[in-house]
Amino acid sequence: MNTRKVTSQDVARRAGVSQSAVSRVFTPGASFSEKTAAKVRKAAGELGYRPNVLARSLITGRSRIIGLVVAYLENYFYPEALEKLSNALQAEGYHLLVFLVPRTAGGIEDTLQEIVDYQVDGIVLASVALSSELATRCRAAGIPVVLFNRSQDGPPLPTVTSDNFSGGREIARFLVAGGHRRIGYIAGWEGASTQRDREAGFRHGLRESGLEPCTREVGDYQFARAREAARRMFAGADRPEAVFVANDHMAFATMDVLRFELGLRIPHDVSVVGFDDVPPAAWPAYDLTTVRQDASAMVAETVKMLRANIEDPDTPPRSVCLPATLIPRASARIPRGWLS
Amino acid sequence: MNTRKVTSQDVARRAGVSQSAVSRVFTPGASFSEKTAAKVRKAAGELGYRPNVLARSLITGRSRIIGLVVAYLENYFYPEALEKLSNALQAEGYHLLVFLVPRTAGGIEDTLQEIVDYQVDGIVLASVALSSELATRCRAAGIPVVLFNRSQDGPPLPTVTSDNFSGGREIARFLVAGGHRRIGYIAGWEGASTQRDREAGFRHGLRESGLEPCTREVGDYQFARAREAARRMFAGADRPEAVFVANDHMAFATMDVLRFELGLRIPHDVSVVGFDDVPPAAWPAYDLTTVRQDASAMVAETVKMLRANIEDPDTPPRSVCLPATLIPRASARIPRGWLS
DNA sequence: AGCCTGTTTGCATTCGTATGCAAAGCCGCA
DNA sequence: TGCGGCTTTGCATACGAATGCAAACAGGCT
Repeated sequence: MNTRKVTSQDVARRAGVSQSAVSRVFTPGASFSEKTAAKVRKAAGELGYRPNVLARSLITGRSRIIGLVVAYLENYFYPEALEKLSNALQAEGYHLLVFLVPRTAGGIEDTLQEIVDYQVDGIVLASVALSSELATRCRAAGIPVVLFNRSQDGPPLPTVTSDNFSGGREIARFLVAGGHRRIGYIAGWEGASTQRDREAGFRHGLRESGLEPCTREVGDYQFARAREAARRMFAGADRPEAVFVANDHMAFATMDVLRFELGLRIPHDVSVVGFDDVPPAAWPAYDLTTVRQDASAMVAETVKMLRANIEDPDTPPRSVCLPATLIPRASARIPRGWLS
Repeated sequence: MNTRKVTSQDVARRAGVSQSAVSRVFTPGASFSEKTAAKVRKAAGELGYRPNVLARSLITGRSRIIGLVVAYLENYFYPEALEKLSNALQAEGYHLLVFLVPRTAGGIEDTLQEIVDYQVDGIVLASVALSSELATRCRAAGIPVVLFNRSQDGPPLPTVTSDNFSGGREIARFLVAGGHRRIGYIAGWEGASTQRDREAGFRHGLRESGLEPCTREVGDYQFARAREAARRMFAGADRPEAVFVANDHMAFATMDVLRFELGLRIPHDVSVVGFDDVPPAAWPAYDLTTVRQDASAMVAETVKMLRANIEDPDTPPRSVCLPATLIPRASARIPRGWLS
């Protein structure tokens, strides 16, 4: 178009000062007199000048961009987290460059490389695993990485999760206290730490009462597969009296199968419990008993870690595990005295 | 960290060629011999060199970043669209910088300015209105803007919508053919073109049979407000026999109120129709009759427009309006012979 | 007025890469 | 061998802003 880009040079010329002066006026913490500032601001306003973020990044080495890698938005926990993360970062002057990757192992490699190419100031990996080799490479490149809702063995990385183990255990106790004995489990994707921890906590909780899951199917955190898993689990006559489904998204699928395909009443015939407390869990159609992951707190911690690691790359990696609280609703029998 | 950034200079030195040569090897369409390419690639591999996208952008004037402005992700149509858009753009080597703005008028101003500061190659405004003054300014800055799921008066802008008018009309015809006469409407946010067009089409369809909405409430496209709207609408004894809710998200809230607060049966007592066909609409708990917006097609068109406008800024703005098809499900009485 | 201190300012350089230009290299053909 | 034409290469510069350095300036004090 005709309107060429307006640079700090143009402003400088018009204001009768040097380019440095212009730069300084737009650089927080720089030294300049109010007099030149006025001239510069006036000229900038008239020309519609705004500093070129890219050029600035090139020299400062900070892009004020955070890369977000997320596997899928199908599970509504992630849109929610994305929204909150974006807002929190915007408040600090950062912005999110979003990368969606298939959860297959190979994809991450290339994607992460692309992110690094953008000179991002930090990376948030949501629900995505990272080979330790890659983690090391990021560390070497000086780019802070925070794992969100996913922990991982190997080299210590900054990690934010909620307490999936305790959450799972609480669910077990809740169901047992409700009088259930034959309790099934529908697992998420086996590669996920959330799946592993939730199941471990759940089994631990059952074991406290000398129980274990009477049946187990895998839903891979996918709606369609969860539906199939539920069908398999409840096909036989000796179906469980209760089921813990590893996340809400799959729990909805399960409830639909139970009610609309098998004609079972919830919680009269079967108690169902999920995990996450995404918004639809509170909708009356499901009214799902679940464990709340405090997305806001998780995001806040994530941002805090990012900031710490950006300011000082040698900040030792912390692992934050936020409390996860059980929210009793109508999809599972509520033990007598539980609410007191 | 110790590992300093590795530049094209470093590679050049190691490969025994000039910096230009290195640059050329990494620039598609540049001229170089296979011999130097080999040397460069080898050196680059050994050093782990990758071109700095920001520096490249500074000189080429293209950042390969697309700014996405979206008001909220609460309505699951948007996460879906975001996911598809990101994937489609990634396939073309672009990436999404996400900006969430409150739908209030003021926010956009600043946000858009921030986006422009990032030297994005294009902007997608999803469900967000744009003052014509701003539109002009973007045009002047040479940044293509595409409106996604939102049309607008004033200066012509590239726009992708689905046929909200026809969709609304089809819903009216469907409900009338189903024998309903007392039909209500729960509106979305009045500032939205989708709201306006859906209602206009709906009214048009009713008028064909000499009808008009017997009652109207506003839900502002928000879950909580839709719930209140539904309560108001169905409080009296002369409640409507059917209701068109301006999007699925609000329709879920409405169905919950009807079933769980008022004890009404759907569709026996009330037919409910939504708009969008987000995934939960197909879940048996709702099984919502709705009009499908083809998100994939909308995204494909959006990308096509962006590309065209990036390549040639003088491409005249097109307005694409994709067909929206009614999906009859169980939440509304299906007229005899409708499915044939 | 003279001196010292502290603040502003401009100059010049830097970030990492792309690219116009001209010199150099290559190839085939006479 | 010499020449025309095409490809490859390096040099130098540009992109737009930030910043170290030293010069210029302002202000306070004696």
